[in-house]
Amino acid sequence: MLSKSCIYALRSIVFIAHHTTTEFKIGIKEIARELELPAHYLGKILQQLTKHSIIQSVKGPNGGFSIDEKSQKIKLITIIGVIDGLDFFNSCGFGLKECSKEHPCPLHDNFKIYRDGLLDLFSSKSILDMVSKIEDGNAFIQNANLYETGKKSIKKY
Amino acid sequence: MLSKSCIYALRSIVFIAHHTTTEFKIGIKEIARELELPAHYLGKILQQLTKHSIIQSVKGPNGGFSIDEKSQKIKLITIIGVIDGLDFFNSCGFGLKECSKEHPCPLHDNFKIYRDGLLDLFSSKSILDMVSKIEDGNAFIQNANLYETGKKSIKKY
DNA sequence: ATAATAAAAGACCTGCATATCTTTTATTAT
DNA sequence: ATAATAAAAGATATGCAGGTCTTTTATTAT
Ligand code: FES
Ligand code: FES
Repeated sequence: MLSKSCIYALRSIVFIAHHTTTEFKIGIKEIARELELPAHYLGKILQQLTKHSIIQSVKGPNGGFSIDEKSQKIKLITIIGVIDGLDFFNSCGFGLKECSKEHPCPLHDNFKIYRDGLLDLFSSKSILDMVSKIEDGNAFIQNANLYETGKKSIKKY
Repeated sequence: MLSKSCIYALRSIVFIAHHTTTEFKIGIKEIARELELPAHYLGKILQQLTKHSIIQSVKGPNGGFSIDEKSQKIKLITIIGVIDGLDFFNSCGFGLKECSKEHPCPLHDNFKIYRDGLLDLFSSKSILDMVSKIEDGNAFIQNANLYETGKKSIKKY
């Protein structure tokens, strides 16, 4: 539904928002390490976001990425639009050339509910909303450490 | 969410169910033509379904595909499982390695609702349910003819 | 038996998302 | 000025879903 690129973008932005101020930037290497993403590939994605002024970047020593107050209020749908485009949100889940009430596929009503629900979700949630959840300890943007306390994961040696 | 292969499978099965009896089979060519799908590619998909006994096939003259009464009661989720697998229905929409209540991503609760909703949908609807809708004229499995009455589509000449 | 038909099977091709590697450019510290 | 740093940019590679083409096998009608 969301492409990997898009998910990488969202997670990175949240990570940047969580870890930087206008003073202290964070580099691609560290973002990639912490989120376990391919660094160079991530670079391209962050480039796009920078071009669209969704994040800010500075080259050179002590350079890196940051995100300003204003951009933290950006809704997820904006980022999805930039990276993936928004076609998904009005296309037929059954593969018909177009989704319409007049010529619906057998699951149109059901699909539409979920599609619209997701659209609402992405349209209402901002970067900041996600950061807050993280800072409150109610959500995570990094993978769980599977070797930590070994709750549910099978340890392999 | 559903792969093209999977959508092709679902649409074809419904089409077969709608157009055949055990006596009269339908060939790949015709299915492909009517649904506007690549014939050879569709062949592979129908092969898989045949192997899994979801549809029946007969080679040679007057051969083709058909689907028996029993298989029409199969739920969509079964077909999705065969073609795409069911990983989607318990994976994290945000790209975390695993989806869990204990280590949730910022959109876990929201994603889970939609994911579970779709799972319920696919688990409850059968081929027959879809065929009924088609036969009642309440849904379509073929694309609308864009040059028909020219309601909403822009005609190009 | 023979020819025709249609699915099955296998080999191959294509395009695109994803990923890596290298070179360039901007910035900063010395 | 020089060297070090880090993003930007560009070129190239990889993997896989999707798609095509060819050959084989099973079935049927003659
Ligand atoms: S027609 Fe299929 S989702 Fe609307
Ligand atoms: S953890 Fe992301 S959807 Fe459950």
